[in-house]
Amino acid sequence: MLSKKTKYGIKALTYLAKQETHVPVRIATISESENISLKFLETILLSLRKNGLLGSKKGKGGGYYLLKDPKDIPMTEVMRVLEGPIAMIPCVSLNFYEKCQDCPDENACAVNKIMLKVRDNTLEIFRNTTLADLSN
Amino acid sequence: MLSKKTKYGIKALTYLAKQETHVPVRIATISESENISLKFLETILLSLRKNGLLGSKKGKGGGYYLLKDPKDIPMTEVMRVLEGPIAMIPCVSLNFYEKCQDCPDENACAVNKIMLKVRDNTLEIFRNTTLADLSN
DNA sequence: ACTTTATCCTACTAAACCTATAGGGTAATT
DNA sequence: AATTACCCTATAGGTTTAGTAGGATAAAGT
Repeated sequence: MLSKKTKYGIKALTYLAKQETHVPVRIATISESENISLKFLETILLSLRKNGLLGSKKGKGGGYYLLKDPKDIPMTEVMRVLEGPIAMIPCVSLNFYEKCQDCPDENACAVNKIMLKVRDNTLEIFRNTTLADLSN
Repeated sequence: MLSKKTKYGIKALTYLAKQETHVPVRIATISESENISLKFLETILLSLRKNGLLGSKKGKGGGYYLLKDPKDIPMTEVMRVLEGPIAMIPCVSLNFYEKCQDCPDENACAVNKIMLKVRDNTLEIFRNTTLADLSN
């Protein structure tokens, strides 16, 4: 299941993708438009900035803005920053790999086998979808 | 992320799929073979039985067994019993649908749009994969 | 009948994670 | 100097997860 954090993060990013590039948008504006708790959204946008997806500007006329063109931001990047692994199980994750404790041989594991298939498919979708696609 | 319950459940079902049909296998046997805590596995198999996937037999020579031919058990069924929804977000789930609080119009929601795509793809894989496929 | 085997069932707990919220600090603009 | 708006850490409350405990029940063998 997607966390609320990820869901709200995607909505906020999509909102920003619809704006003029590099024009800061206030947290409060996004919060009101997308019905997201202001304080919660604040922490989400902060983490998106720290992870290189957003830039920010303080003071009057300030806010958050996308650092790149929406069509150059694939959902893989968004998902990994907000949600973490895309795979359903760590033993099949590219960026967050972990070995299973109970599994002597991954290649012989039924769970590994099917979840690898699912990951490949999901990855393909996220790779080929950008923020620009979502904002249309 | 898959819960351990689901992971262990799939492993147990796959184990049973490799056995002679309708020959009961003891929990302890599966537990040892798959490195799963016996007591935890007990509750998992119990829920699989209550949800119509397994049959059981008590006493000596007892254990759990599959009720259907492995090739007639698609992963959609397994996943829904063990993990619940296949979709990553309730507003896109077939069997566990829930409306989003914050979303005035689902069709205009970016999150909905992409997660629907992911669900369709994942569903397709789970529909076309049976326990028999996993046990080979 | 009695013993052994093995599932059945409920309840409980410790830890982890999620969803925020609080409360002030910092920087830019007017 | 005042206002605006992001910056940052900590924390609280709720939910979920991953197991554990402890006995009840039923079937089979002797």
